[in-house]
Amino acid sequence: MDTATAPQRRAPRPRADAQRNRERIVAAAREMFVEYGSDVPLDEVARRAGVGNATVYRHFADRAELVRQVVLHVTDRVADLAERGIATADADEGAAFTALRTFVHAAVDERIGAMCPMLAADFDPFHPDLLDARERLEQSIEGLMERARAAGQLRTDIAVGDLMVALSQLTRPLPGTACVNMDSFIHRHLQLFLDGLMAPARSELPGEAATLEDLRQD
Amino acid sequence: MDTATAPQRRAPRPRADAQRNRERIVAAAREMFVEYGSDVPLDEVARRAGVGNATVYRHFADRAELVRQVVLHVTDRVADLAERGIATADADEGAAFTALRTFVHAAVDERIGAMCPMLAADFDPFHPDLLDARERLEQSIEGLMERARAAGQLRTDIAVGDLMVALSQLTRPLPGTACVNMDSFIHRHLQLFLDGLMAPARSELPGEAATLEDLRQD
Amino acid sequence: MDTATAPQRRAPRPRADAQRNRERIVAAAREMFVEYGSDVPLDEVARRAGVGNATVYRHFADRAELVRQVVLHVTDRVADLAERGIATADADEGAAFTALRTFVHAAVDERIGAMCPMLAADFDPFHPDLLDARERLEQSIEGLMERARAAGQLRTDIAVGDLMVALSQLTRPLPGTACVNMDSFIHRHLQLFLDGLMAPARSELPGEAATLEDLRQD
Amino acid sequence: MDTATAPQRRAPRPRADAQRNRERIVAAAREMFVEYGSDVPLDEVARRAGVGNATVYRHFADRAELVRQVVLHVTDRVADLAERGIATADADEGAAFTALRTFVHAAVDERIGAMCPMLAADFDPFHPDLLDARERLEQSIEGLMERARAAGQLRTDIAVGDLMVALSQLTRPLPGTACVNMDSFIHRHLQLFLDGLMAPARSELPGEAATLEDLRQD
DNA sequence: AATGAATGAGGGTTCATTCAT
DNA sequence: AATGAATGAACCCTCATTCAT
Repeated sequence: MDTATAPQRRAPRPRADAQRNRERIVAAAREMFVEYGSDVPLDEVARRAGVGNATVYRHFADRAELVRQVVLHVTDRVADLAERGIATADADEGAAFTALRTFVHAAVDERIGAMCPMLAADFDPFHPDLLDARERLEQSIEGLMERARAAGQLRTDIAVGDLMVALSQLTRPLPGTACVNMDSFIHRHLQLFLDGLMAPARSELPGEAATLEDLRQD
Repeated sequence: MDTATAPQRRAPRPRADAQRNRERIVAAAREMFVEYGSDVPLDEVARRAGVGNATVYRHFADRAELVRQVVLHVTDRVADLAERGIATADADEGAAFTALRTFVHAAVDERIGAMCPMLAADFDPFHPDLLDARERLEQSIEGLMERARAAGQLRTDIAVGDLMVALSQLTRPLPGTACVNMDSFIHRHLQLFLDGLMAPARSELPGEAATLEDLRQD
Repeated sequence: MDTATAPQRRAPRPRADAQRNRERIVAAAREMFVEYGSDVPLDEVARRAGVGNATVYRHFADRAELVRQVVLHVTDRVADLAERGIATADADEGAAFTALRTFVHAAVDERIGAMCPMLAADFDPFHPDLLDARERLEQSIEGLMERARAAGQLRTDIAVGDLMVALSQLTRPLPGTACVNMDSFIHRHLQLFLDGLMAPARSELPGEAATLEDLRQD
Repeated sequence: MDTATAPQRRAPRPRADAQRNRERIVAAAREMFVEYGSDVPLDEVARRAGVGNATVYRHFADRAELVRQVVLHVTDRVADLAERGIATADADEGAAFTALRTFVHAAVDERIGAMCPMLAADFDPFHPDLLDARERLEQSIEGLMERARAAGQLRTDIAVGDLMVALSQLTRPLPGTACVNMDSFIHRHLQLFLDGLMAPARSELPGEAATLEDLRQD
């Protein structure tokens, strides 16, 4: 191919710039999704990213793709957190549930709230771009839960889908700017929810434990 | 003439129709807020209510007022539920927490999710139209929690604001039609959350217990 | 005919009420046309008249007819003024121009500004309802001008159309509530315009003296 | 590549096109304000300007701003005329009033009628964008009047506000398309009004001479 | 005859997306 | 590759007019 055969030395710069723009856009979108919800005007995202609006479309065919890439980005970082949690749990079996708690609270700070669009109807969680990352995320969270379950610290009637959906909902951005210290509330509620996840179970759950797949329409 | 000669039984309709329209609009909006979020096109609400778009504006000066009336409607019905819960708890002290559980799950079926706009930045929860209902709702939920607390069944480090916000978030409508059996998920997560609310507390909570007032910008 | 053969005595009351409503509507419209321009919402006119909106339509088929009747009403009153001016001029020939001045200023207080819609494109000044009144208005103003002309006090190169259009324009309501003492301004400008009408002419006029007919399209 | 190899002569268009669009919109609006009043549908303005409706909003945040810019544009051109009139008057003192006449008639052809929205209630004549131009306009018209006054040709009981308001009213667009040769009428009436402005005064004026500031609510 | 309610069409404005430089 | 500008479709809301009581 032309690009391959041409001396690679020529210009790594333009690509670097483009890459930087791409990252800035994703970063801006992630922040703004959490602050204002995922229906923020793309022009605003562009402004916050410091690029022209059309540049957003050069990198992302449409809004859906931008959303997908933001989700992908967050998914990766949260999966990192989960894997680190697994390591901790493996190092000290008694700390398995604590590792789960740490993971959950840390995920908030990685803007897991920006993953919420994932739950929307017009979002395809099985899109090729996402498959691997999603798989890794689920595996890692499941791994973390499994450690806690094995340690007898996590109730046995829940699955990874339960945690992910509840996590998404509880950390979801409010429409409009809203509450001042929502962040503080978020951590309180996650803590309460986590307490509910501990073994022994204090009640019988309705419905079925489910993975993300189970959530989809068909 | 018909109307004159016929017994008065015929039809008390003119005002009745308007009232019926108003109710249909509120009902349609309530359902659609839950399904699609509170930013559904009002034209769609009108269509679902089976009226012309302008009729919506005859009854509600603008979108904000419609939202407010829907919230008011739901608030009233949920407060009813809470009061019924109090009665149950008073009848059998040992059932206090169970009454709280029953209330929470029932609230979902009353579309408490349609109260979510209450959390939005552009919503004034202190609007005169709402004050009484809101007061009653908070009093009744607080009363219900107090019964459970007194019975030693509810942890003591949470307040009514914690429950209401978490309840709102966990039952929140997803943007777009989304998950088929989200309802089932909602009840699972509420159950988990409720388990986390039980005494004895299984962890220390960050932040402060708060009422709804504490949530606002001020 | 049925209505004719039926004893006329039955009910003169409902007609009286209806007549009173009709007058209230015209009066309200006249005031509001002057204050807000002739595109006030008819619902507002109805409110100011103290009747339901549909009542406006019972009396006037559509907005155009209401406008026409307002113009008719004002036309009549202004024609009255002009005829009174003629009487004055006839009583004292030297007072002819003064009578014209008096008439012009008095016309303002009779809300001649509400006649402005007459100049609009969608207004037919030859409508049957108006013909007689218009004819009388033009005759009387022309009569007044003729007296002043005959007394050598009015320049000879102007016709009734000049006066009426300029009068309409100078007294025209501003869109929006606007200027506080516009009224005072109106009288100043009319006075200046009248000074310009006096003989001897101080300049040569472009165009042709014209009657209202000359103003229309075809 | 074409753009690179072609001499820079090709086309400085991108920004130029935007500028041209802006000018076309202002021009279209100016004409249409005169023809139909300043409440023409902006979609129509866009159509006449040959652009999409949203383009109007790209250049002017809302209707108010478009109106303001049209007024600004006209104000500038009319001020130019007034300054030219001053030059004429200074060159030949005896021609001072003639210069005023010439100015007034020329102003009509510069669409001074499009300045009428300036009188509306929702228009802020002290908006920063306008301050300088308005100041210049008033200064120049006042200068022109002062020359005529000094030459003993203009009555002394009137101020710049009188001229500007009367000028606005007499040249004001009719709602709807209306009269074919209104233009001719306008010039007749201005001529008459100007005759009324000449010294010596032929009557005593009611009210007070006023500047534009005096017209506003405050 | 009078009314309150209902309605559809239309205008202002925003925003995702496309175009031309 | 990047951008500013352009666009049309969509939404909110108003208003003249019609309907049903």
